[in-house]
Amino acid sequence: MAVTLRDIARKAGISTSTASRVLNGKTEKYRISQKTQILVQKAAQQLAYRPNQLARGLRLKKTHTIGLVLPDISNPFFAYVARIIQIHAFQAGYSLFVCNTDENQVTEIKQIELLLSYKLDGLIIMPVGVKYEHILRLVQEHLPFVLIDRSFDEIDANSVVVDNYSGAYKAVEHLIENGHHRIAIIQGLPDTYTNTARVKGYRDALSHYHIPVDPDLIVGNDFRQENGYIETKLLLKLETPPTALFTTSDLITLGALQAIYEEHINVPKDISLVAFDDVDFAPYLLAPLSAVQQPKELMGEIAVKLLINDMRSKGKFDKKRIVLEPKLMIRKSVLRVQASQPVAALSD
Amino acid sequence: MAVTLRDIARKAGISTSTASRVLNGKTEKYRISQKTQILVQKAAQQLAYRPNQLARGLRLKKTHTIGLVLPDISNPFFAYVARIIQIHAFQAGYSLFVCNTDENQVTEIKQIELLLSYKLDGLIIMPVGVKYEHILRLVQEHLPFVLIDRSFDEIDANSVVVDNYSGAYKAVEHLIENGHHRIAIIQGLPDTYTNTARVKGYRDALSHYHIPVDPDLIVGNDFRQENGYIETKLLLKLETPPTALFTTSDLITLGALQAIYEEHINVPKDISLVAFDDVDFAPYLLAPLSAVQQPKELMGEIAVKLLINDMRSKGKFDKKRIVLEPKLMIRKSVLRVQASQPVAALSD
DNA sequence: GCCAAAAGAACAAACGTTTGTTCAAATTAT
DNA sequence: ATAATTTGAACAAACGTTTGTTCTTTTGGC
Repeated sequence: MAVTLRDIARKAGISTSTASRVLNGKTEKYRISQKTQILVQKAAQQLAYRPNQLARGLRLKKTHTIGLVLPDISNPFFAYVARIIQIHAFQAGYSLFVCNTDENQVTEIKQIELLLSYKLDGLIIMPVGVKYEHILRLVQEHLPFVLIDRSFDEIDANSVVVDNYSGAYKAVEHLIENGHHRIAIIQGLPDTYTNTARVKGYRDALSHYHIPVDPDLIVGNDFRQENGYIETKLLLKLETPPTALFTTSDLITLGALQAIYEEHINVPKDISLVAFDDVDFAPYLLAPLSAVQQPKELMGEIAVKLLINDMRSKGKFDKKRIVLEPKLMIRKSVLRVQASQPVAALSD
Repeated sequence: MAVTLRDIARKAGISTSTASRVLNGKTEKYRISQKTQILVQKAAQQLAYRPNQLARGLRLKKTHTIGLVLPDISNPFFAYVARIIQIHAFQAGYSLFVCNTDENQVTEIKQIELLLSYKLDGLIIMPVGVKYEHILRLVQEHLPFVLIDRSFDEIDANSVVVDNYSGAYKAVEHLIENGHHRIAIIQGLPDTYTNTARVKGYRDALSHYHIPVDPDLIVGNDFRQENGYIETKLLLKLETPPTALFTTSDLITLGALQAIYEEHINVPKDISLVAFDDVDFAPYLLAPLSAVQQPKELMGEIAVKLLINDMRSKGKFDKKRIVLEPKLMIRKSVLRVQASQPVAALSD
């Protein structure tokens, strides 16, 4: 059915090897005559030849394809990064295989397994959890890969992440500086790289300003919208509800907004809000949202660069761990509390 | 380097063919003894054997992989549909190859070409434009595919789309019923399936209520945020600006919001707004946004079902064209105009 | 104890490429 | 005119599977 090199060879009256060499620009090395060259080119064009990448990959052990493993493509943050990665990969001559893990460790392992069996040249991974045996396997197999958004301090791998600790710290500090003491955090999936650092940033900011950490105000268990919704509902029902809320992902923020909206609560009058992940629509919300902005473009671009370096150098380069600084965008979702003078930080 | 069937065969002391048959559950047909079976299984396990899908695909002419071609993965609408498709494809045992076309006809052709050379089993496509020769080629090559979100009336193919005409009509009618006459539309990429129908819905709604169509109020040229931003800026600068705005994509809406926000214009007091594509955050905007909601889950699910049917039946099934009805979500972004009684529709 | 039949596993070809090597023809040198 | 050299293209093997066919061994019947 499909047109093969054989068909071209037959049509041009030459052998498949010659056809292959012409089509791959190996004409000088193998001294192919002008005449044969145009003969082959014509035949290929007329038959609309399209090389079979399976056969090619099998023979060459190179597929010019990289895989992207991410937790949730419908999450705007991941989707955006995915697009950046796709663009840069494409520019570099690689196509991209995108896989969703649904924030599920088991699915992640399955998906990586799958990608491996397609013999991709490299992988960009946003790993789900706290386990990394399957990632270690990649190291053993010398498969180039880079971790993005989330990493593991324990393993020596290319990675590009944001300083989640610092971002969270800044966000909470901003709330404190505006006079807030009862600050709740809705965390994402516990034991993920990003979540751990964000929660730690939250705790440390409080501690630094000598505000006791109230365990009732640390809630939530995944990065999804439902989590934001439910936990906000519950927080608002507390006997003394928090005066400020720190949400740790864009979807959590969306869920929180939904709950706040339903309860007819006003931001920032009734509750102040700062989010991790600056979403496109943040400025246009009922209360334009103050948020920690991650350098998404940079992350994607660097990830591709690191991966390509790794693939080209066959692992000879040292692994690099890139940490990018997030930026707090201050808008109008934080109220300066009346008895305001900010709690002074004792000593430094 | 990688473990192959050969390695297993050697380790188990049998031939590769036998190993293959055991691993593929062909034991009864080829009468493999229990003893050999467990021998092979053990060897496979110990060596962490992972079949090479390239070789497999080459031999079997089946890759159990489908491709998704979409205009812009960072567009929330497409990203969401992509996720639904991924989930359903995965459930059905297919992995997914996602490609971005950047709303560019040439890139689209390239990407499809690429996917074809990887010998995928089927394709789900959101085509960019008005040309469809490259799609026709798929028909000729008997490659199962389904068009989603956008289709071509001229070709007989599986497709699942939304009734864009009706959605746009409803949206504009809603504005008219609230007393608006000067209604602007920011269109997407001209000559795309979706855009054409949406603009027609707009025009027909106006005509039906005997409101003249003002060409100055039909603006825009692609589905991106910048387009929404620029055109809104310009519309607001008109000597008599429109009292209402109909945006035809989620990103256009975002751009429009950005412009409106910058100009310190109030929605709906100064301008009413209705959008095509109901975004997650619509309810929580400064003015909770009235929007045309598309059944994204259904679209994705149906697309996968159609594709799987097509792949299973090898094109014996008739092609189906599924049209889904969108729903107008009415929130608070439309002002009832003071001298209000709605313009009556003459006759029916 | 011999032959036929059944059981179990190996052989070999094929999928579509690429590429080192060999082979034949044309060209040049002697 | 013959040998040496260059030019141009074909041959064949390999990548890792799957599968129809063949081959060997075991079993059972008489």
